[in-house]
Amino acid sequence: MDAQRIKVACSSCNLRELCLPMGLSAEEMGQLDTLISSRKRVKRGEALFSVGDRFTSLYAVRSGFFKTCVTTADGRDQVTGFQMAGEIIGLDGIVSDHHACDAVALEDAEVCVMPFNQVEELSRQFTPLQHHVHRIMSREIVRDHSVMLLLGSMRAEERLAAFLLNLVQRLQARGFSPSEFNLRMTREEIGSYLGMKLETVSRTFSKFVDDGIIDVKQRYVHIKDTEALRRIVNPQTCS
Amino acid sequence: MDAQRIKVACSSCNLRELCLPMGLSAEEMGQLDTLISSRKRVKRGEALFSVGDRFTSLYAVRSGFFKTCVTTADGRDQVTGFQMAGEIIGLDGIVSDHHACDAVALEDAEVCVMPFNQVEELSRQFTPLQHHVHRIMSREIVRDHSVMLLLGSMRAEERLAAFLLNLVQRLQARGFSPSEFNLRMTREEIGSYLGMKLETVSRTFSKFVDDGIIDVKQRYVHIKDTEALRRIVNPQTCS
DNA sequence: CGCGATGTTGAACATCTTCAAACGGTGTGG
DNA sequence: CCACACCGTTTGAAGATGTTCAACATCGCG
Repeated sequence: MDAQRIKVACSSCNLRELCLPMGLSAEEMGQLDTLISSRKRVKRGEALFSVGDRFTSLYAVRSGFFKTCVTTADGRDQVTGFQMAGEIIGLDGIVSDHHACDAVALEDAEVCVMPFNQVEELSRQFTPLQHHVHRIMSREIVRDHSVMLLLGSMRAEERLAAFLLNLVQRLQARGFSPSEFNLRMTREEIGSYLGMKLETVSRTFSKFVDDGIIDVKQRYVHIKDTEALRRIVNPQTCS
Repeated sequence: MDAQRIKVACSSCNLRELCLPMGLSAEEMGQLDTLISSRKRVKRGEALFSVGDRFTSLYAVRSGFFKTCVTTADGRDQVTGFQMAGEIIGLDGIVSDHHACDAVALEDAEVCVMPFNQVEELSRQFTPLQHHVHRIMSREIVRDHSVMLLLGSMRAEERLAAFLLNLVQRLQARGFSPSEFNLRMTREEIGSYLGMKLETVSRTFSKFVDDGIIDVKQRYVHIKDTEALRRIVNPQTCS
């Protein structure tokens, strides 16, 4: 609602190595600078978009943290992902011109607005961008498949271990510590994402603490033994 | 391996209303005829591609039935989807130039091979195709999210009911009966897709039979009460 | 400081899985 | 053509896992 007409350029963004322009050369990146017309701030708890909203743009997270979730007719909902800086939100809306999920900020956030018709237009003129857009969508598909694997064939401890490893790996790619961080989501949201109840999430955290694998204090998590988490996710493979 | 140099044209394909050219005009469709260079036959049980194979092409199912699945390091696997005539396989390979899942034919099948660099080239020249490719990828993402919802927050009966309704809806779109069909996959494959053990799948089928909702004889399924299935998926909403 | 939201823990319970046995259809070889 | 073996399926009973309900603790915010 409060889209801002700020001079914004991918080529000078400190997220450029993680975000849409990832892998593009400096000159190629310059081509993208026309794409981001505005930024938008989203307060904690507010929706960037909701189910049924008309789809117009993709969004790149500049700062803050989002969840996306879908809802059943009878009110149960499922968190389908958590998005942090440099990640793209909104791909669900392309197929029907309307969003198929809610995107909610878990903390005050800012996104770059990329009008999708401009993305498509620029993609036609600019081959590297075209391929990039395809890769981003494909990456989301591959990610979704690995979540299905998690939901379909892992038990609670494996799910939480996989979740923590994934989170820490993404945080590390953004220059944060590979061993400690603060969760931005509640136990309930973690549970929704992992297909378990909040109590089970809490119990599993406690078990990891008892086993000396992590320290937890509310949202703060310190991973003391990353290898142990890896062994939990891959029972056989890791020695 | 046995790609065939057959004269093939989307514009004269009887699947054109379901497949890639869906929604394009007759002239627009003509543009696509250069895209399909060959077809490929895949025998029951054979892989169209496997994890790690170099990605070159997307595939449109012309006949037959496929499953796609991912595998954990320790050998557990998860069926991520079942694909029937008109559906597109291979989008997982774009992101890394290598396939991230296996695609296996559940019955003798034939696919149209669409070299992806040609898809991209044609997409740049031909706006409706570009948008279409985006829509197909977005549709897969939305589908994956609904599977996550199923895996994350439904119980066994709801999962199987949702599965049957989805299957019958897609079969109906292809001109088959909305009430009876033959499953192409085993109980184990259904279970893998739905995140339950084959015994649970079997028991749940038996329960539906006891409740008079369906008839089952091995792979044959007759849906006697579609509304009852809908009520199972949406406990509250349906009266 | 107090309230509401979030997180933890225990005990009873529901659901699904595991293990085991038996059945049924299909295909092969004698 | 039949016997047999094999794969897939069904069903039962015991057990594991996660859920539900409830009580309590803790944190953050006004």
